Amino acid sequence: MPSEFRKQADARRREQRREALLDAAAAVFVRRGYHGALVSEIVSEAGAGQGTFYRYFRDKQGIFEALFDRFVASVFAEFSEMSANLPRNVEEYRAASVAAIRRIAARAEGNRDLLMLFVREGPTVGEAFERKLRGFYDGLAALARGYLDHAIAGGFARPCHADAVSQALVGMAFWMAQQWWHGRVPDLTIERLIEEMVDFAFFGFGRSAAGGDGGTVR
Amino acid sequence: MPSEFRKQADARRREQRREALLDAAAAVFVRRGYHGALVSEIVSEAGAGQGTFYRYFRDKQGIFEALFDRFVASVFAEFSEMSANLPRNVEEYRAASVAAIRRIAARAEGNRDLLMLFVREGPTVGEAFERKLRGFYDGLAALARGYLDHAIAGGFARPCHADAVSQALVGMAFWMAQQWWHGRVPDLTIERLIEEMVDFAFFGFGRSAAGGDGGTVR
Amino acid sequence: MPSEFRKQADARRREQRREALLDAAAAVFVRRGYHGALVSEIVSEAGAGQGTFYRYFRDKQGIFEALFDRFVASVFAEFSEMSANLPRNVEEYRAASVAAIRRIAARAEGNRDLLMLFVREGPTVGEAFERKLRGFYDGLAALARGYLDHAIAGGFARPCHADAVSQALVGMAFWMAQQWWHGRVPDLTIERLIEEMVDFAFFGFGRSAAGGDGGTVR
Amino acid sequence: MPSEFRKQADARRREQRREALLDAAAAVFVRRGYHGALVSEIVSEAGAGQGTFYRYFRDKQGIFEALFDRFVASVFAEFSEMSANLPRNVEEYRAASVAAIRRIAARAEGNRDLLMLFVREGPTVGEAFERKLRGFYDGLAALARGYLDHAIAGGFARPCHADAVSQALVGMAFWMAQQWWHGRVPDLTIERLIEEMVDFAFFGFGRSAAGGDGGTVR
DNA sequence: AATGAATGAGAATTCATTCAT
DNA sequence: GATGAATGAATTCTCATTCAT
Repeated sequence: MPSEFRKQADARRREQRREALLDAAAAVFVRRGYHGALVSEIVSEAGAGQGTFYRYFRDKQGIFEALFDRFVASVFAEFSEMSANLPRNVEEYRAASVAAIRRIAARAEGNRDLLMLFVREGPTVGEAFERKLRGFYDGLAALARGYLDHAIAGGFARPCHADAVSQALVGMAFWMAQQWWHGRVPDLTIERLIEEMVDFAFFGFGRSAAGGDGGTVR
Repeated sequence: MPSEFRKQADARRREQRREALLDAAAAVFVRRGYHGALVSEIVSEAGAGQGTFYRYFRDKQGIFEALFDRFVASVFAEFSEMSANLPRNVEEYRAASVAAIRRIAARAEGNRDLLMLFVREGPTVGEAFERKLRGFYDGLAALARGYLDHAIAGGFARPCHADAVSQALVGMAFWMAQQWWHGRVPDLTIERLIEEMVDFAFFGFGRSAAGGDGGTVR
Repeated sequence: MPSEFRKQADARRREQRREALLDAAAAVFVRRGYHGALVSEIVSEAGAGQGTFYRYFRDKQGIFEALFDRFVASVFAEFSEMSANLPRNVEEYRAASVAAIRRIAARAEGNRDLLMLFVREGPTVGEAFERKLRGFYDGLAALARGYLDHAIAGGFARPCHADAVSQALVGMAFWMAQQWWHGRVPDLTIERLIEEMVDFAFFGFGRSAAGGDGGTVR
Repeated sequence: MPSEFRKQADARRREQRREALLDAAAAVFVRRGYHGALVSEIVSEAGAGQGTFYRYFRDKQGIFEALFDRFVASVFAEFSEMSANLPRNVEEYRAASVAAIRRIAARAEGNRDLLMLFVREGPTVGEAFERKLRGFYDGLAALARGYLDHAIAGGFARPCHADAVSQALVGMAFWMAQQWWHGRVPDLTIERLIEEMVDFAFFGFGRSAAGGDGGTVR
């Protein structure tokens, strides 16, 4: 029977192995896409034997899901770090939003390949994964909705259908992130793009004929 | 030397074959996804031989692209049908938008599976296809931008960064279409969802402290 | 659409292919046993591609069963050829049995490897195959029982439990065939062995104390 | 230097381990067959580690052989227990045979799964094992032959080819045991089946036309 | 001595594409 | 031109055995 010490060392080694496999998988998935990725490539990248893979993950989809879980956990961990100084008026709200999104964008930068991987390939991996992915989006929408509800309650947001609008915001964010990362918005800096999008979200593109627009606070 | 008549009959038959293969491919791709679809299933659904497939399309990706081309052509044909009565003020603009999007949504209903297929699986099919897909999105964004530019020029839209905003609008539209089709917005009718989104796009969710909001023109 | 002629040629070719695969499988199974046989070896022996195998048989067990079916069909075909001159008394009966079994043994000689294969490996191939095998044995037992019933009815066989005795006869036959083929009965010719066994089956090894034994009619 | 006491304790522990592995192997082999059995399943059933297995047995075939050896030893131990009151005439001989076989059958009941395992799967395990198995059958045949020789010498058995007949008896016994255990002789009790078989072995199924048959001494 | 994590050779199977008819 | 049989490269996954602790 193995000693307590041995058990701990084993557990540590095991965790390291698992992490190494996940890291290798991340690299390979990003490089080849989910469908093009080979288990054999993952293990060789991780410096492990073929059989070892199957001691840690059921199959390719298994490691993809595990990778996603790790990713989601880190994302929400970052969000929870963000101070939630709730704004008192629309200007504060806008400023806080811009600041928050900039921070998110900066953090996301390091994970951008992974994020794009999940957004792009996730829906084709399988029904089970799709549900997981949808759960992630829902989580983000719920976060957005929390802010929106607060603003509506405070009177500095329009009493819109907060659920639908939150979802639209999340969609817009992912969409524009992709556009940006693909270099489809070449004449704006990321900071300006964020401002532009926040203004759009806050004030829309419309202007009452009168001209007293609510937009472009610059 | 075949007669002119014979030649035409052959060409017609060929065209029908091709269409049959495309229709079968559409059904199979929708059912199984791009990666799960089998050429053998497509040809058997089209009532053709395995080898025949390769007389009409280079390979699996080839028929997927051809399917997409046919789809895009039909989409833009529908758009071009739409009368382009340019609006004169923001209320007209909003009303025209709602009406247009409702029309689009109604038409899209019949193609929704195909549309979703391209949106979901397109990015994983290959680099070449991704470019095609991006071209499609760009085309739609350009359409949106045309309207937006007109409105800005006419003074009833905020002078925003029309390019980025157009892209955001397209993204929002596809996102919400997916959400809707997946039943993620259960407490709204499609008509109300469209109004809600148009209002969001026109006026944002913000409200100047003053209260003279620009929103909910209902 | 293919011509009638083409169809027939295809069917013929197909049949040849199938036979070639079965022959190759027989050789490989005999050489390596069921569990040691590789599909890859079968196809290479048949001069076919790996994928071709799976056009003709579901898997290794599939071709094993097909081989068995072909074998059983040929065995019963041989039996049906045998004239069924029913004997009139115990001497005729014994003589006819010896003659029949010699004929069977001679014929079996060419299939002996295959027969042994099925007897030895059959029970380990899978439940489905075991049922098939049992069916074969039952068929043989039924044949034996037919003769036995006739003899009992004619008064020149003991009114024994014909069912159990028939099974025992079949078992004895397979057992001794194996022994013989493994060279475990070295001091008898096959003809003598058959006589010995027939005598044993007819008269047992017992001898009433009186001495008027029923055995050794030689 | 370990004490004598310690050495003995170690040896005892080792022996227990080995027995536990053998017991586990028996269960797994019976459940899954030789080829379907996994070493991992055996060790987990024995509550041992994977590596431990190889400290006790060379490989999977090794434990199978060891299991067989243990089995054979116990079988012959049982036989040696049986009192060998040699019969004086054919009636005594028959009665003694029935009694002996009944006793054997009763004892075999507890080992029937294991016995069937060896009979069925043994021939597919490997040449080495097959020889072992044949040795077992030979041993039984030799036992049978001893009785038979005695009877022939005493004048109450026909002077048949004792070697071949003994083998046939063993084959018949195993065959009918399998038939019985598979429920293929549903209309007889085990006792009746044994009598039926013994009568068959003693007197055959034949009957001289005269009618003074030697059979059915009931 | 015991353990169980790691290994990798090996086998089955699939399916896009080719090609003889 | 149409066909569908043939192909084999490619990939996954298993499991007996080894080995570091």
